[in-house]
Amino acid sequence: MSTSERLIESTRALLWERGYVGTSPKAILERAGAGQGSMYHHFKGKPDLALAAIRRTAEEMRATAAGVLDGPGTPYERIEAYLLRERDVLRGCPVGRLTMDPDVIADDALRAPVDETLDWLRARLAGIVEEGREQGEFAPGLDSEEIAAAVVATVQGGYVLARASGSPAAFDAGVRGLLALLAPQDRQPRTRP
Amino acid sequence: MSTSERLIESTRALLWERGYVGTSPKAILERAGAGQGSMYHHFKGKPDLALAAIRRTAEEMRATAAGVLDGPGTPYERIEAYLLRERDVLRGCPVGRLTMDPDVIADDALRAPVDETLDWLRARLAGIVEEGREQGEFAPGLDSEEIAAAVVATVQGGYVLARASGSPAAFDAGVRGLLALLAPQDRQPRTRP
DNA sequence: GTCTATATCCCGATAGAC
DNA sequence: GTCTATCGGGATATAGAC
Repeated sequence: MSTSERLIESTRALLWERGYVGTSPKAILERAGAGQGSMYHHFKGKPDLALAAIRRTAEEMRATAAGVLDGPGTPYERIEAYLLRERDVLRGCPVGRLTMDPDVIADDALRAPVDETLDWLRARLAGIVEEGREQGEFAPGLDSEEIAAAVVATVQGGYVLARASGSPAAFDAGVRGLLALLAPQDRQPRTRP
Repeated sequence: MSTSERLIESTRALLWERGYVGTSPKAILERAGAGQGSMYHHFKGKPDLALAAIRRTAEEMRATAAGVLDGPGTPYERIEAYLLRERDVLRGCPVGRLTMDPDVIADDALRAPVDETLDWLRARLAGIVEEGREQGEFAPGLDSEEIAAAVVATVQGGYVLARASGSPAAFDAGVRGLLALLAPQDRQPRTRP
């Protein structure tokens, strides 16, 4: 793995763990096993390296979500699969957590990949809800965009509840609550595998 | 206003804006118009001052939520009022945002007020859902605890979506989606006042 | 490309005068 | 109670040798 790669991967891990404000170049270099010179040779500085790391994390999250959402099953089943998929709940969302970083929100370049990723996810879910509405799996009165926003918000907020309590249970509870509300009348939602 | 009060209020504002890791004693002192000595006279250090600030913010949030949840109306209407109440959406939740602060989560004393507040809110909402179930406003098959968790998660996650996009619209969309799912069959959810 | 040395400023805390 | 002075260390970046 190249030095530049190691720097990006170290930054991704630290951004997830400690956020942008809490991540120092020194910590990145130590984790990557590199010296100061390497970092400033490959990147313009902390924001530039962080941008590379955030872009990659965003891409990865998108690919993971797409893997589940493009899978088999009815619209409800695909949303259920997305909500119940394995997650390292207590670590939080590596993309969503960046919205609580003032220096990320203040910098349009850093915020853009975060915004685009969550927006893509919302739009993809809205499409699936719309499908389900047309097929009669969901009530025709529902607004697909609003339901999609509620789904993404429940996941992001679930991380907050889990981290506050120090246990993934609250995340699971929120997700099950949403699934129960969303479930077609003739169906009992599954519990987590 | 006493110096000690000004220190706590300055810390509250900065914790909300920049989080624990992003808030320095120096910034607190400047905003409070105090010198170093004052802070270390009244408080043992940064964590001690932060604890006082977090406790007060937690109390305040609890009081605000109670004001709405104890209000008039059917259970659905009270939950609706809570979800649609005026919020400074783009600033995020002053309590929930602390869960993304690694140094807060790592310190049980700092995490406790955060956990207790969100847990209190969840329990209070669960009681209201339970009421609604008994009165037939909500489906008897619903789990009150799970619905309550979904409600709190939608709010917390709504802040994430809003801050990512730089607009409160996504928060409102998520909340409306949840209300549509929760609404008794014979009822159209209101839009935000 | 990568290293070490250095620069400047800020962090969190302590000491001690007033 | 409040102030300024000072501390050791870290944050972020630059310089320049190899």
